[in-house]
Amino acid sequence: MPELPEVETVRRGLAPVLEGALVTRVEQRRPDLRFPFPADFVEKLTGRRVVALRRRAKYLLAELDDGDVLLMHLGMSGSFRVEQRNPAEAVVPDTLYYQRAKDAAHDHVVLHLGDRGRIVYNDPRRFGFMLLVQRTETETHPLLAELGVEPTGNELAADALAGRFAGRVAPLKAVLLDQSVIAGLGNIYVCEALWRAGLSPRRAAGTLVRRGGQPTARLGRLVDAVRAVIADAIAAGGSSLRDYVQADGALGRFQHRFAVYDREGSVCAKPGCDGTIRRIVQSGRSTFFCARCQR
DNA sequence: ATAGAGACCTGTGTGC
DNA sequence: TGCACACAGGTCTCTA
Repeated sequence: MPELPEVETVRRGLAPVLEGALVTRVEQRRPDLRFPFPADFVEKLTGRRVVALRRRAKYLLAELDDGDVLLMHLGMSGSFRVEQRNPAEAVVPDTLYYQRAKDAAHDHVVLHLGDRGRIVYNDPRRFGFMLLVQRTETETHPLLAELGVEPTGNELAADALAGRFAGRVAPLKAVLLDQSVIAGLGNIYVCEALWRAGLSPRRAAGTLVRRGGQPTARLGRLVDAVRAVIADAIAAGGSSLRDYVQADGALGRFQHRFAVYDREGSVCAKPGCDGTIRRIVQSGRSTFFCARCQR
């Protein structure tokens, strides 16, 4: 489901409810998601206060007051929803929380937060997961240690990327999906960034680096495009396709601004280009691009 | 080391 | 209507 802009939108939606909240009760409704839950998951979480909610790549990290971190990933179909108590009543009956039985079928974890209500993790495909790690491990944990630079802020730069692109014959599409190069891009935003940069998803990544190891102008354009598309998508609250919604139930808006993703057959939106958006498959995943203006 | 295929799961849309 | 099949915001593991 979610790429970096969606995860960041989720973080912003959950932070006001979660930060400072006491976890009064935990419902873990099945033994596993993508991974088994730790045996002491409920026990270690119950009674803890959440100090901060951070994001790294597509991971959410809830820092707890005892030095543990609740590490969460939404996989393809994970989402959170916030269910706050009705301020007009002391307690909202449970029946009002679940107006659609279909939703509740994939509610796997419920964190009760006392007077703040509760947050519910729903994930039909169960590719997401929750783990507890020590805060001191967050840099070295196998899932986090190899992550590349964030495409937000100033960290992402052509000079730094050149070393990771040099010599690679893999197509740009594959290298941009590699989380150890840039952390947080997924299928949508890779397609959109390559369109904005005017680069073919099939071009070998190494062709964006000079023999001396210096970045080419094309790599500079790609870096600008990645940063811009991620910033635009975060500003729009992410993209809502099938099941992604923000924590308060609102839809993201960036899907209305896709230039290529899921737009096979439509005319390229680039001024002066009359190409047609095509769909191809690269390493098992759909790529959308304009073969006329993306070279 | 690196590139690609398969695996994990459920839901939805399409064509017959 | 039922059924088979393709496909979906991810990423780990295995194979060449």
